[in-house]
Amino acid sequence: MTKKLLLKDVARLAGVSEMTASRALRGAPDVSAKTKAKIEEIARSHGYVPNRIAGSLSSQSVNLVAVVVPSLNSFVFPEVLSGISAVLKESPLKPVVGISGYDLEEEESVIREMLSWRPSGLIVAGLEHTEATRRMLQQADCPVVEVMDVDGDPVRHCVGISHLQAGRDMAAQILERGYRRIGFIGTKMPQDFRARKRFDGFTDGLAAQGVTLADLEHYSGESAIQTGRELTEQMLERSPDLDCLYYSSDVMSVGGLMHCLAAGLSVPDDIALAGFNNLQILQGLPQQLATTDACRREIGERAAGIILQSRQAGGTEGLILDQLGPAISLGETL
Amino acid sequence: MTKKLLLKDVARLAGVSEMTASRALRGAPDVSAKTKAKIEEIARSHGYVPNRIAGSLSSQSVNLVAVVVPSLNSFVFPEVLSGISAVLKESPLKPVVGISGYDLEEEESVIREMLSWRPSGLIVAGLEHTEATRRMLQQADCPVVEVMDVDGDPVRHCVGISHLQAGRDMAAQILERGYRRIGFIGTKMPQDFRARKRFDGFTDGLAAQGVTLADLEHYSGESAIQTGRELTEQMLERSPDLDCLYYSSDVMSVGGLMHCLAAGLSVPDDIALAGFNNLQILQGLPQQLATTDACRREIGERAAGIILQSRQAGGTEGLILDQLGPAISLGETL
DNA sequence: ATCGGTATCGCAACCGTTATCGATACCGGA
DNA sequence: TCCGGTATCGATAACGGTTGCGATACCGAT
Repeated sequence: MTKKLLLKDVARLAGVSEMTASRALRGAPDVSAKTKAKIEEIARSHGYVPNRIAGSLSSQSVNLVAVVVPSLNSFVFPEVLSGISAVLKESPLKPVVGISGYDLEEEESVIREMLSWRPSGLIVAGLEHTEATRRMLQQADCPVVEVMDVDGDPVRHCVGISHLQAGRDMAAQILERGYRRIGFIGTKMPQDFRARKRFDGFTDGLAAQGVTLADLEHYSGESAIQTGRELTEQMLERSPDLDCLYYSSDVMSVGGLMHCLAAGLSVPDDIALAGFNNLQILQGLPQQLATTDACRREIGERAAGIILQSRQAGGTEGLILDQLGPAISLGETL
Repeated sequence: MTKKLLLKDVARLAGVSEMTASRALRGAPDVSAKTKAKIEEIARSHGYVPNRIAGSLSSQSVNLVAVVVPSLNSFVFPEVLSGISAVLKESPLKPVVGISGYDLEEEESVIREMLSWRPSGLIVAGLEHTEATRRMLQQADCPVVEVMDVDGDPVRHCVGISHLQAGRDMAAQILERGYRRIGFIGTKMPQDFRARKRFDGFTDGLAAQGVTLADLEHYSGESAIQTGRELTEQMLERSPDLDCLYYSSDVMSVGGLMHCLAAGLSVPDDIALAGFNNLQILQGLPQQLATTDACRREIGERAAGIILQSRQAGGTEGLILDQLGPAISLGETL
């Protein structure tokens, strides 16, 4: 591990000033093709890695977009990220991910950490934050986009779907198909606000037609097929007359389907199932499960697009509220 | 969005020098409790967010650990990340993720980008890199850990399992159970070296007992249940006499199981199935699929541990090669 | 009252790069 | 030959903090 190689060393080796070396390596103008080639050659052969900390401090610009999501295990946010990455790929910006763990305090600290790097943009999942977080988002001197959800009061830009509406729509579909003895299985992670909104929308939609939830089960921790299977078994045991189950996540509804398979229950004749997210794992299962597409990738793409455009536009644009229309797919289980 | 708030502003408002404010906000010594409280109060109420770019440049230290993985969609790396995060949580370090997309050129550029931020450590998946990448890893003045795989020539530290051995072991298990007409379904992503090593180890293990692969199928793109199901169907159609299938990933073997279910095939009587990774999605399925645990979380934990300890130790430690023993679980499908 | 020691604070230099602006070299046209 | 204009390059001052060390205030002990 040789001594740290600095720009000044590259410059000296090339017989030019630091400025010329800097310009050459950044592809800035005002450098002749010949000297540029020479500098690049020297930098490459010596393995020079520019110090972006110094560079960013000097240029007052950081080509990073902070992305804060609750988790990467849940199958859902990686796809939002894909959308973001795909759009940013055509720009000098790069996404940097922070994990809040479904915890608003942790989110605050992650966002503070992110903003302390002065990114070119911030994308954060959800509309619910601590007061301090909201202040930070308001004062941040970079575009801020809250994603996934539109049911609330965005600080700046917002791209997402209405989870309340998604819940209501699913309730309507379920009722329309004649189901009346309906159970709900969902996360009780106190801070998964979107799951809660779907629940509220769902019960609301049922109530609109005079139906109340026949049974209800909450679980904590991350969603898992196994959990879905176990809770489904338990619920059907104590409420054998249920004719439909709505889950807060596809991962759970898959578990439900697995239980029905094992128990010899016919879906949807004995029991109908519906989840949420339209995850890829639904493809290839014995039956196509009913679900609502959460537009994850598109949300990521649009959020990144907003960052890019408000960068060009100087940032004095009006607020953008981009509500996508989630599509229910009934599959074969409703 | 008020004017950018700088440390000097906080200092002025508190009636102290920049230095005292800096110390107070960092929790450094030599500040009285009273002035510290005052400074913190002012910083908080005004929403001051320190500029870590400036801070890092000045202090010559960045509390970030770069983590470079091929993908976040594949269910496998998020768990490595969890392990890393859990261990780093007890330190000032924070993980930053970069995605290489199973592409060595992209990996080189991502690592260059990462190193340009002068992180306190670098964790990268895999032992195969471009020459330029290897040079960068050698010259990096921070601990470097290559993870997931030990079959190769690590640049510095290394934590992982032997995928060659994992393949051989599974071959031995399969043969021991009497299967002889064996098919393999795996990714052909040219740069998924670990999947390739498992394949090599597997065929090697078969060959050791005079058995050759009866059929073989490669797919491109990310693994998916649906893909596993389709390829299984195709393969069983053209090679109906197969008695066992080995997949390069659990995601694929789940698809295989789904096909068998649909086709009315009994597992493992008609056909045995085995995958790799021991993913969580295996829990709760109709049958417990055979697999090999890839020790993902533990790999992450140990890698982070190496970063932490070689930070304390001054970095002049010897190289660490940490080979974990992956455990085969036979489940009910072998 | 004087002194030594400690707790608390501030000044100046510096971290490695880039923006700004000025300097120089070189070119074709008059 | 001289000139204006362009291409190329370099010296200097930031960027916003932190390190290192020196300065001051305050304390009890002598």
